[in-house]
Formats: sequence, C-alpha cells, structure tokens
Amino acid sequence: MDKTFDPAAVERRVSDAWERAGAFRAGRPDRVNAPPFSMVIPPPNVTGSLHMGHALNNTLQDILCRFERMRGKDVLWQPGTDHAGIATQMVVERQLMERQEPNRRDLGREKFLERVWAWKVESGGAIVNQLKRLGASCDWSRERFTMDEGLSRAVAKVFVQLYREGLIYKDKRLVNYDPKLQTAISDLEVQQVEIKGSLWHFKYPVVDQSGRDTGEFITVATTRPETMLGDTAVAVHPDDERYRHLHGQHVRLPLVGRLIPIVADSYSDPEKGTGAVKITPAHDFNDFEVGRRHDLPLVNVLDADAKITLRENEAFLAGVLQSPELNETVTALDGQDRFVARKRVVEMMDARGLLAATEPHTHVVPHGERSGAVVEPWLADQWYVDAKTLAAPALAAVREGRAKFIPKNWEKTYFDWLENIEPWCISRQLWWGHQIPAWYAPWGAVYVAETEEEAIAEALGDAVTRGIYDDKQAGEIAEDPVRARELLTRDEDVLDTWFSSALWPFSTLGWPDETPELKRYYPTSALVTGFDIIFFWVARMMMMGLHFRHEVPFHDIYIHALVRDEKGAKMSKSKGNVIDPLHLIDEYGADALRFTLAALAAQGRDVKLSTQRVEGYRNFATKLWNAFRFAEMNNCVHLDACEFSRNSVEINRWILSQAASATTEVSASIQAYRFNDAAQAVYRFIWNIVCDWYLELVKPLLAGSSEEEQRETRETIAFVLEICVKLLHPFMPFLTEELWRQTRAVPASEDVLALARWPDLTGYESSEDEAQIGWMIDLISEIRSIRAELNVPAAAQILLVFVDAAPEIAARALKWNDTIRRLARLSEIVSAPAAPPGAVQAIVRQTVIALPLGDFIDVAAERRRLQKEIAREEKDGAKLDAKLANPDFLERAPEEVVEENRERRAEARARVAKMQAALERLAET
RNA sequence: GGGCGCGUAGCUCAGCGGAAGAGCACUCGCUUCACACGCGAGGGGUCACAGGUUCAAUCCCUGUCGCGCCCA
Repeated sequence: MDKTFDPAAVERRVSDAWERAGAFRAGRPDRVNAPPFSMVIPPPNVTGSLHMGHALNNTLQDILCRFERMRGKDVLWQPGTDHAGIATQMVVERQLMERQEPNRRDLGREKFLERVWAWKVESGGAIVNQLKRLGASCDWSRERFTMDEGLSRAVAKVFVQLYREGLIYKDKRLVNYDPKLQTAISDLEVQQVEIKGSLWHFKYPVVDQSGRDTGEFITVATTRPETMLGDTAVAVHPDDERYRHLHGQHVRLPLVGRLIPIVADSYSDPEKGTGAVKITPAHDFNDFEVGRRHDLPLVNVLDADAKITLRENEAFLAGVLQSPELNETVTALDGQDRFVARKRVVEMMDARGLLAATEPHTHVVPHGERSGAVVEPWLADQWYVDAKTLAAPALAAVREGRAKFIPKNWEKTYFDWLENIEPWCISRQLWWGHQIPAWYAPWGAVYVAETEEEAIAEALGDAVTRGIYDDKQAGEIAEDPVRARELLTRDEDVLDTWFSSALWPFSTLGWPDETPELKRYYPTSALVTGFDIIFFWVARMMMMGLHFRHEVPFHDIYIHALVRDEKGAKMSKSKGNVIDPLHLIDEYGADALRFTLAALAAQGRDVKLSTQRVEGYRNFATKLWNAFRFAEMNNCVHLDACEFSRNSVEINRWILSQAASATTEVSASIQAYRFNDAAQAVYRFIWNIVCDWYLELVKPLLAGSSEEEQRETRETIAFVLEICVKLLHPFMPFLTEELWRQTRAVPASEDVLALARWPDLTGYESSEDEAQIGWMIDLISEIRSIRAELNVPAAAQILLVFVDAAPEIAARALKWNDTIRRLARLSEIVSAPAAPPGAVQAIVRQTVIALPLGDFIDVAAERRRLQKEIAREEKDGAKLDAKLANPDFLERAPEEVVEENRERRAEARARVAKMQAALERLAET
C-alpha cells in the first residue's frame, strides 16, 4: 500500500466494481423479500452541471441510500433529469447563433426540435456523469428524462384528466410575461429587484357630463408612465374627503382623449402620493383586480416584444374620438420600445403642462430570473391549473402527519404558500417541452385528448352533434388521414417544466401503467431537497401524487440548507465565489468533499464551505488508509466468518464495546437525518478511538505476549477495521470500497462493500472493559501531560511509582505493564507505600502516582503545575459547596443530581488534599 | 409590513435545563518501528444585551440590539 490514499487512482476502479456487481440495482433477486427503500432524485436540469448545491443534495441522499442498502433493504434511488424548457431552448438557440446557423424561427418548430434532441443526445445530461463521480449510488439502469415517451404519456394523461375534471382550464388573465424570452413565466421565476427610479405625477383633467374640462385636475403618480395609454380609470379611496365630490365623474386621459371614470375603491391608499391612482387593468395585477370590481375595459398597449402598439389596436381605440392629439400620440409612440415610450410620454405630458412633479423613487421591479429582463404583467390566453383545489389534500397530508418535514419548521413555509395559492399558469410560449394536448377546430371549439386521433374522433363526433357535419361527412373525414389531420390545429404552447416534474415520483415508476415498480416503491420513503424548491416542486408533487395515486409521494421530506462560501455569501457566478465541486473532487477526492458536506449539514443552518475543511477530511481519509497499512504490515488480514463471541484480551473487548456504541450512534443519527452528528461519530470512532488508542494499545500485544493473544488481536484488528469501513462507507464510499477490496481474502466480483451488511454489535457492550481501559487511558494521558508540562525530554524513559495503591490497581498496572510503559515512555513501573522524595505526584482516578524525575525535575515548573491544578479544583469545589449549601437545591433537585454533586465535591476535596501534600513534599526537597 | 432563522473559543460551527464542545487556526515538544495529509501536550469562552420562570438557564419565556433569508 502507498503511504497516502490517492483518490484519483481509485475512484474510477471502484465505480467499475460497483457497476460490475450491479450494486445499485433496485429489485436485486437476493432482496425480493427485503423491505424497500425508495427515493427519487430531484431531477437536475438536463443543461445543468454539478454545482455545490447538487453535491450537497446528492451526498445526503447517497448517505441514506447506502446506509439503507447496507441495512439489507431493497433500495431504489431513481435518477434522471428534467428537460428544462426555457434553459434548454436558450442553450440551443445560442448554439445556433454561435455557429451562424438559421435561428429558431427560420428553422421552424420541427427542425428546431430535432436540433434540441440532437443537442440532448450529444451534450445533455453531463451532470449524470458528474453525479457518478460524486459516488451517487442511483440505479442508473433506470435513468429517466421528463421528455421520455413514458413520462410524456403521463403528462398527457394528467393534463386530460385534470381538464375533464375541470381542474385545468384556459383563461385570459394577466401573466408575468418575459419579453426577452417571449413567454409567460411563473411567479416563482420572477425576482423582485429594488430599483432607483422615478415617480412621475401626472395631471388628468376632470370633465363634466358633456365631456368639457371643468378646470379641475386630479393628479396621479406612476412609475410606468407608458402604461397610461391603457388607463381605464382613476381610483380614489371611498373615504377620502378630498375626492368625494369626484366619485362617478370622469377625466379625459391626456394624449389619448379617452374618457375614463373616477372610481371609489379602497385599493387606493389615501396616505400614498396624491391618494389618487391610475388604473391600468391590462398591465398591472392590482389594477386588474380593481378593473374586475368596477367592470373596467382592458386596454393592452404592448405587443409580444413589449413595444407600444396603438395603430389598429381595437381596445385602445374603442370609444376614443379621432383627434390631432391622438394622431400625434400614435405617430410618436406606436412601435416604440416600452422604455423609449416611457421617456416620450413624460416629455409629451411635460410639454402639455401636465407633469406635476418628478420625484426620485425606489421601488421593486419584477425581473425574469433567467433572462434578467423586466417582466411585464401582460394579458394573454393561458392554461391554468386550479391549484387551490389540488392544494387542499396536500395541506391535509402534512397536517395529518402522512408526510412530514424535517426540520419541522419548513411545514410553515409549505402551509403559507399552499393556503394562499394562486391559479398555476402552466402554458409557456416555447417549443421545447410537452406540447399542450389541446386541439382547436375551425368552429371554435377546443378538444383535449391524449392523442391527436382521439381529439379528431371527439371533434368529429361533436361536429355531428352540432350539425356542422352529417354522419357521412364526418365518416369521410375520419377515413381520410390527410383531411383528418388538417381538421384541427394543435395548441402551440408547451407545459411548464414543473408540470412534468410534479409527476416524477410516479411517472418514473412507469405510471400510467400499473407496474410492479409502482406497487413496490410508491410512495417513496423520503425526499431530500433544498428549501428553495418547496414551492416549485415539493408542493406540486404532493398535489399530483395525492390526486393521481391517492397517496403521498413521500413520507419524509428532508429539507437541507444552501451551500454558501466560507464568508456566508451565496455562491453566484457574478460574485465569482463559486466553488466547483468537480475541482474539489479532483484535488481532494470525492470522499473528502462528501464528508465535508455531511459534516457541515447541520439542520437549520447554511453550509459554509471552506477548502480547509475539505483538506482536513482528506487527511482523515489518509488516516484510515494508514491504519489499514498498519494492519497489512501486521498480517491482520480479513478472516472470513470469524467469530468474536468472547475475546480474552480486555483491549479487544473494549474496542468492540466502543464499536458497538459508535454503530448505535451513527445509525441513530442517520435515521434522524442528523448527518453532521453521524459524520462526527464516525470520525471520532476511527480517529480518536481506533487510531489514537486501540492501535497503540495493541502494539505491545502484537510484538510479544502469547501466540493466542496475538492471533486474537490480529483478528480483532481486522474486524474493527472492517467495522470502520462499514460505518464510513455511506460517507466515503470510494476509499472504503477500495480498502474492502484490498483486504478481501478472495476477491469476488459480487462481494462489494456497498452490499455488505451494516455492523450489528449488540451484545458487545461492556462497561467493565470500558472502565479498565478508561483507567489506562487516563493514566497514560496524565503521565504524558506531566512530561510535557515539566519539559521532560520526549526520549527520556522515566520511572512510574504507584503510591499505596489498592491491590487491584497494582495488579492492573502489572498486567498492562508493557502497554503503559510504551505509551507513557516509562523505564519501569513499581509500587511503593509512599512517594519517593522529590517525586512529582498526580492523581489518577483516586490513586496517587509518583514520577521521580531526578535530574529532569524542574521544581518551579512543578510547583506552578500543582498550584494551577489546586486552584482549578478549588474553584470547582467552591461552586459545588455553594450549590450543596442551598436548601432549595437539596430539597427540590432530583436525588441523583444531588448525589452526583456530593460525590464530585468529595472527589475535588480529596484531590486538593493530595496535591497540597505533594506541594508540601516538594518544598521539603 | 408578515414569516423563518442566526448571534457560543481567532474562524466555521455542534450542543439547547443539571460540570462549556469539535474541526481548523495558534503555542510548545517530537524523524516514537501505519500515518508530518502525522504524534504528544497546551493556551483561548461574563455562551450578543436586559429582564423573567426555575432549586438550577448557553439552553425555556419576554424585550432590546445586530445579521441573514423567504414572502408581500
């Protein structure tokens, strides 16, 4: 074995071994009767590459999967990617541009989609290989993609069924429209950005019944002047005395000439600005609601490019008299970009003396998450899911505990969102995605069906009912594929990617077919994801899972934090503080990265990653590696099926007892999703117990003693190291698998650690051995401490005297003579009734030990040491005295607490007395 | 404005009613026959502040001050 562990050399080989063994396959024949454990991966974007968030997310999932797999369960970790509508389309469009090829529109839908698929085959899903590098133990043979045939079928079926149930409908409403991407986007994809802009105050002239100016003006304020072209009212608060006389009156919209009413609506805030607010129902969500309440017309003045459109705009021109002013406005503004128009409108109002004021104003402006463009509330026909209806069972499932959030407080976020849920706009004006299965007939009807054939059949039947065709005509069309296909026009839009992701927990298992996998693995055991997609994904999976499977999609929802940089800042490309997990894997190994993420994944706290930490855990990997090197040098090879019913050597019993507690701790922590505690427990066991103590304690046994003890010790070392790799395997799969391979007597391809049984050490706990070895550890530590403090040269061998020790202590000292001498660097251990003159003294578990340091003694240093010890004990003692002097404490505290405090005080007093004596004796010399 | 969370060793963080913990960093000493990616020994904390509950508070409650994030 090399001196250090070399991850790069090992990772590939180990991956191959897992692959050959089919270790991650769900439904292995040897586990048909095992309880299942299933999880679906949060599908990363097919365009994505592994970032730290993925690394954390998948490390935690992998820990759970590997742990459960080793516990004998039939594990399905379902992998795959989603088609990421906008992102993927953007990637391919950019590629076309870079290659100076025809753009999307020139190519046409069909050709463009071919290109997207070609891209997907060629470079999509790079992240899958990156997940493999991380060690993710997904069942890769079952990889799915949201645009797969099967998953697409699921999407169609869900759409059609929800449509027929009235839970999907088409509506003309305001959507968040991204003019750059030219599609509607979800509220969740809109980011509110604070912008320093202006608030312009416009004066609108009030007119009388006959439309003549009364000379009075009402002043409204706006941050988006160009929208005034679409104003259809001015609103004032009903209780606002300043405007009470104007209720029901009209104003003439400047630049346009439209007469619009002044309505009383409590939306208008009398405290804000002038207390009067312009209402543009087609361009503002709040105004839209006001418009509904007052039955106001919707005047859309923006086209799909977010340019002003006035000419031939029926809604805009409706009821407006032709005038030179109107003509001028149309000429000046029609076809202008919204921001150019904004400037012009202000200028034009100013020129008319209608700009009352311009004040600097900080306000939030919606921006598209992906494009960065300012999003426009825009009036459009879109498809919606009645989320409110679907939300009710999703809320109930968590309220009733059928699914639970870990940590629990996230359920509040989930509840808040679902309780206030808005209709979910699911149509996107894109080409890449699941095209909406809705077809339009020339007679204006829409037919929603899973396939075009069904839609045609339905349309023809309906046409007959409507009397558009007679049976014969309908029959002829049905018979003629060309005519049939021309009959209907399919909706051009595609569905929001999250629509298909919402089906992921059951569509990946074969739904809508009733597959054996669906039966066995649904509902899944757990979902591990970041809090940022509780809305996007968790809630929607709950809605769809409950609606279509009548069962929650997962029982446990573990929500982890975000990975931040070491200063706590969110990693982002623009900040340049992104740490690429693949770089870390290259430099330190996947195991080190994984362990770091697990160790930092405390519930409810963000993960602040520093490379220093990763380096530390790389060192930890090497530490275990070297423990194996030690074992190898001492012929502690793995002995198949060796039994440890009863060791004769206490050290060997002790380490198994320690291993038993470590196993319990690691298991319990993983099951409670306390990954950091689990990681810490493994770390401590391996480094601080096995390496620091066990292997050191055992060295003299390997060198001398009886052959029988040597054999037992070698076997125990092998066994303990096997426990180490098992406990560590969920966290550091590559290292541990490699060590496992190296120590197998007969390497078999099926024999991988990933499938080995999790340690079961019940019955190995031994408090007696814990006490014995604990004493020895205390003794050695005490001697080492004294040596260091008194500057005894490291190489010096010194004498240890047990002073007036109890017979069993003396016996113990004799028994462990070699070990103690070696670890404490002693020349000899003896017993004596009293401490030799000039010896340094200390107390180990009530027994006084003396070290006659002779030439090495530094009296001043020793006096300081003792005085420090005494001071510390006295301080403790004083605290305990005070506590025990309090009658309330004695009366009200539990008996065992009082007793414990009494004991501690007695011990403290005894130690002080002994050290005082030592101090006095020191003075004598 | 509403919600969630955080202020514990120089740094990053565990702990969350009965003796202040880890990793890293720091100091000192070590080529001790697995490991210098190491070994041994140390220093370092009015557990943000102020009240309250309790025999007992870093831990529970209230408030204040700072700092994040999410939703309006």
